[in-house]
Amino acid sequence: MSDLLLHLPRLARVEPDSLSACFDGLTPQQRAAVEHGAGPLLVLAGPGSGKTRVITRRIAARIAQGVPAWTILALTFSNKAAREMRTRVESLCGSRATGRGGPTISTFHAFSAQLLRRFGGSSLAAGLGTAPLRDDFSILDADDAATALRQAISDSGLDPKQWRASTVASHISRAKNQLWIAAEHAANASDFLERTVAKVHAAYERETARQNALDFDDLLTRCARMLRDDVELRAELQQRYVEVLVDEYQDTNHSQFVIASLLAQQHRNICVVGDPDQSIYGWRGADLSNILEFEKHFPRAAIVPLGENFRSTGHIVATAARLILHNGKRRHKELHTSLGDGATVEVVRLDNEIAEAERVAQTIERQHAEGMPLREMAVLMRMNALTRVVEDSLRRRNIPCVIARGTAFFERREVRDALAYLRLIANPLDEVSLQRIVNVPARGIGGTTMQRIGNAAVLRRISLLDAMQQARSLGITERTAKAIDGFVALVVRARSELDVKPAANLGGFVSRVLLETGLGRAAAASAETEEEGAEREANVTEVANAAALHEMPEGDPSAAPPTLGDALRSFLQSVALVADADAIDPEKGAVTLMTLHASKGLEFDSIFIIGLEEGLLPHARSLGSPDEVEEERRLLYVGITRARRHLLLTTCAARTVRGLQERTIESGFLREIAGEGVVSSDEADGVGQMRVREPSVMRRFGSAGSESGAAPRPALPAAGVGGSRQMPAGIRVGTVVRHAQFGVGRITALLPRGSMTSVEVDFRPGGRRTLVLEYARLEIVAGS
DNA sequence: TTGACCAGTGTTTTT
DNA sequence: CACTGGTCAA
Repeated sequence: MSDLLLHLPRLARVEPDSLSACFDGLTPQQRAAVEHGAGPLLVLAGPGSGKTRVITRRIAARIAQGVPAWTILALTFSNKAAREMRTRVESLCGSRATGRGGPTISTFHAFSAQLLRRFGGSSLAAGLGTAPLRDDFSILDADDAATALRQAISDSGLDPKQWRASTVASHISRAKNQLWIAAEHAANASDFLERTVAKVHAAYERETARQNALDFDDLLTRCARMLRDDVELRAELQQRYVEVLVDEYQDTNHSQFVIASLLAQQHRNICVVGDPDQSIYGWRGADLSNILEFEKHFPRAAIVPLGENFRSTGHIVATAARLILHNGKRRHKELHTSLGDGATVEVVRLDNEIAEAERVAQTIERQHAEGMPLREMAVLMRMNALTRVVEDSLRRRNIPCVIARGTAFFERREVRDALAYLRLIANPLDEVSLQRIVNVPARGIGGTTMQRIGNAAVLRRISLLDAMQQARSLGITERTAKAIDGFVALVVRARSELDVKPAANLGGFVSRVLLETGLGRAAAASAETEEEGAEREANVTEVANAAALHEMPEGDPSAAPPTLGDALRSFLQSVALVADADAIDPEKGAVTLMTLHASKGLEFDSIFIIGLEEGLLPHARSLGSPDEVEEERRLLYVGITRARRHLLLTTCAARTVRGLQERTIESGFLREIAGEGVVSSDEADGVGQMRVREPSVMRRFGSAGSESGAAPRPALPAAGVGGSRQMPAGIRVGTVVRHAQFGVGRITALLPRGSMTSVEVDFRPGGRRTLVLEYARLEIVAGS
């Protein structure tokens, strides 16, 4: 199944029942980790050091030592990682690891959702402190959550222009990660901004509670709170989980830390595996100190470093090591490999993204002709948006490629509409879904009507769907009322089947419901071309197919057989929790295109990383803070270490941004990796650069002068660093500047910082911030 | 109520 | 550029 399996032929020889087989072929360090008995264990696993192997062998070893399989809990981040781990444990342990008697191997989110469904109904702690959670809650994806949040913002009487949903969302997310509910958020808010956000948080909380819906953060936060506050339940689960293992521990956030550590508290057998240098989810709340301070959290923990890299050849390992040395927040590991130097790492500079894509495609073609399978090659990039050009180049050469975007299908409008119907049927309080599809396909129930019904619902304290049933008493025309009746009847009828039919009917049920909605035909009709229409219709059908194929997770053996409703909820949950990385299937004979984030945990013979430019990698959004730049560096580190034998990095002299070609500045990271085993070449000839726009004024601040246009290409050593630089005119203490994110503020200090300059700016509502002048894109509002 | 058109806007990464 | 939210006329 998995690509990793293909490269571990030794696994096949393992005797399922013998403990010693679990140690077969391990290095002494790996063996130490697998062998470790009771007590906390931290495995610091460098890239390619056999991390997955250690964790799966360890599970197998514990089972062989007599720990009952069902008392083992392994938590991962992606479904794919969970699936892979399960497969490997099963192949090691055979029947003892399968089915309901086997270990629990799940993602944090799915595990939390499971616990909340099972126990949230009887545990006050799972709710908001007043009412328990219902077990038929919906899971809001990021988009739905944003919709609900926008609603909450306007409900709070705030100007949606000034309070952007994305900004507010990240503040609320941070609060939830502290395990705060809105009331606690408000109690802990110390400034105007946070107090306002807390108000929105409260409105959002009310709104989602009314709709019986949880967002991604809620799943973790509520689960952590339930475990923290419900003493009885906690004791029961602590009793059950004798061994807790966490994969990719460097990416756990506070909620996840609380969940894992509370569950492991009684038996104290917690084994975490991770690499601080590969932490790339800080923006999502990942807390590096979880892994950096593991021994503080779990005194007397054993620590096993795995530094030997079995994946990549020498120059690749050395390049990665050189890069990561520039980070401050880390735990140093000596990386080494015994695979020999291998091929040199190539760095190529091209004119623009088209030349870049062509260069990559050409190299892929050549390597393929030399015998490398396409599935052994991957192109990595900072943003999904960069895939398009590469895709075009590959297509033109008839090189098949797959884009690792597992969520892409579920982002299609018609698919989301179909799922909204199903979610409404599963949870009639789900107004985000109701509003979404009440008039899709158009049936004459417009905004005014829904507004009126909404008001009535609030007034009469009933749900929107119930209010719709009373449409005639609201002075709604007969014609519209008929349409409403039809819609409500559809939902109610479908819903009546949920408790009476068995789970096995899911596929037929979904297909019938979707047919009845007329969604497929409507989606087809709204398309511009015939093909597009057919595709949309097929997508709707595909939802039914997916439902038919859905497998329920192993349930409690003592519980009643699952109903259609159980199956529907389970299906919707699995659909809500898919990830991009889940779509990666290396069995296909195709080149994989994906983001650097999605590449974590994978490996390929040949890796291409494109777009090594300032503003892209490191990404512009990270440049204000040194911590975030370190994370960008780790991101590149992750990318580099995916490669087994070949690595090509590309950078462009110009790149099209928002439809305009802009001059770029080579990524500073390229300078950091320069050294033995890295060969750079400049293949930019300047020809494709006719329409190049000079970098914008804001970006030009501080970078070595290219204003004159005299130097159409910056010298190869990265610009933006080194060279003489003057302060942009007018920047001094007292200058009033505007920042895209923080607004208007006054400069309070200028500090030299290495080759750059830090400015301290006092933003009135946002407080005081230190920004890197060269990167902050400050706009001068007024002099001192 | 609908659909068409416009203007503005924002741009990372994802469970 | 691509997308969304909003506005306006039929």
